[in-house]
Amino acid sequence: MKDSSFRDRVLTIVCAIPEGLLLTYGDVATAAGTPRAARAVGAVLRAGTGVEIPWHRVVNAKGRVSGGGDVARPPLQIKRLQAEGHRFGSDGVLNLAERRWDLKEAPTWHDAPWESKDQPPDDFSE
DNA sequence: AAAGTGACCTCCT
DNA sequence: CAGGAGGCCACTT
Repeated sequence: MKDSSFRDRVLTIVCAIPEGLLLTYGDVATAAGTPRAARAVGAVLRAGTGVEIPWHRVVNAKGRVSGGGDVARPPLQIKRLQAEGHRFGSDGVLNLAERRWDLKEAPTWHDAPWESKDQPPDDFSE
């Protein structure tokens, strides 16, 4: 709650998202203790965690993927979500309201495996 | 160390 | 109801 850095909490939460469920950046930020830090969550994921985390399970409030300038991110994320059994609409929007994960189930960060310093490059491409 | 950027969200028009 | 603008926090260089 205070020992681990913000990114550690975000990584822990994202990594703890059950398969088949989804979570929005705002929810992750809220679970981390900073509801207004939704943007920061994206920064953490963009920075690379060094650990293979299901970042694809995190989408925006619109229930849609973003991509952040990368053209391979949206299709990859959608592809992964579909593999998880998620249902996408005609506009690429998924029923987030039905697949939203309960933040109450968010894990507690007491001994996060990822250290706040020196993190290896992330390899989660396909 | 400081400034710029960004995988967002919410409110207002 | 739909579109636009601003604000917030954290990471990168």
